[in-house]
Amino acid sequence: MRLTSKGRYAVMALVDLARFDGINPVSLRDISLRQSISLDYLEQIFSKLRKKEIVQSVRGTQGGYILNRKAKEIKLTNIFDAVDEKVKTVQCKKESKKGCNGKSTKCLTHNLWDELETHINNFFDKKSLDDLVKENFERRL
Amino acid sequence: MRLTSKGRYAVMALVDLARFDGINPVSLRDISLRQSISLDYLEQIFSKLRKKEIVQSVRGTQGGYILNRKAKEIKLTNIFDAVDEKVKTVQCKKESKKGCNGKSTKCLTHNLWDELETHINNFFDKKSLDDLVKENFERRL
DNA sequence: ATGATACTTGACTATTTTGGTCAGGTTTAT
DNA sequence: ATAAACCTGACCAAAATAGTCAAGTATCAT
Ligand code: FES
Ligand code: FES
Repeated sequence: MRLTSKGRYAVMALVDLARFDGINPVSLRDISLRQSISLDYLEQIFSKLRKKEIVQSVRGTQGGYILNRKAKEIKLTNIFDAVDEKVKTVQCKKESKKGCNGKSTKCLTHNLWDELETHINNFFDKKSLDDLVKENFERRL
Repeated sequence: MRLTSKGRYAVMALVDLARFDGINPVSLRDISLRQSISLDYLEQIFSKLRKKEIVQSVRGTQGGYILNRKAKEIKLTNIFDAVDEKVKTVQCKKESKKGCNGKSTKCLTHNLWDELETHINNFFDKKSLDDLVKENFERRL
């Protein structure tokens, strides 16, 4: 069970961005330099964040990105969802009645993985971008 | 964040095996057929489980595998550990003081991922093989 | 004894996912 | 005008995953 870089970078970049929220747009170039993330890769990530209305873009010189909602209202769930970093524990299709084993009943462990998925998602549902910025600020004191 | 088949199969196979615990050894062939898991793949998995003393092997005709400890004392953590299905959320090396960004301090999100890792591991620490067998039995009623 | 069953080991491989890069745009402030 | 910055899609290499395959060895039932 590993977290991918895409999800990690998305959150990292947004925390960086959120710190300047309301001051001015933040360019990907700056985030790239500060967080050591490839600029090209960041562009892919922000394209998705924009489509899911997590951020807004400001084009042209002095442009960049700004948050499209309040940091308190952006949960990790939203971010992960936007960049397709989904939590997937079961093998089967959930809607289907068939199990991952091809049989007509769910496998011995289906229920367990489903519980696990819920458990993990609970974590993501609770944490907001605002929480992260604050925790990070406190740790500096 | 996805669970791999190796971890999923390991637990699935052990639940199957645990149901016959104390009655007789269970052959991988049987598990393979019942759970629709490749026999060759199961062999790899059980080799690891044996090395970590989760199961014991009984060779020869009518042989198979039996649990090496009580089902109540086998936690998901132990199983996942045995088959190298580790939960990995941070990018950096934990012991190192350096961050995943190559800088001398941990990145903005390090702490978050560390929390997440703990959160997930809590789940695995709680669940035992015995729990799983029982839950499964109850669901049948 | 001897076959059949089942564990044991190690190498090998195909597929998928990941983590990017690259090339070529378009927009807009100065 | 021009440079800064966003935008898009195609492309690609490395790593991880999910197996397969081959060649054993041990043990039991008959
Ligand atoms: S994971 Fe859903 S049936 Fe096995
Ligand atoms: S994950 Fe540890 S420093 Fe970024």
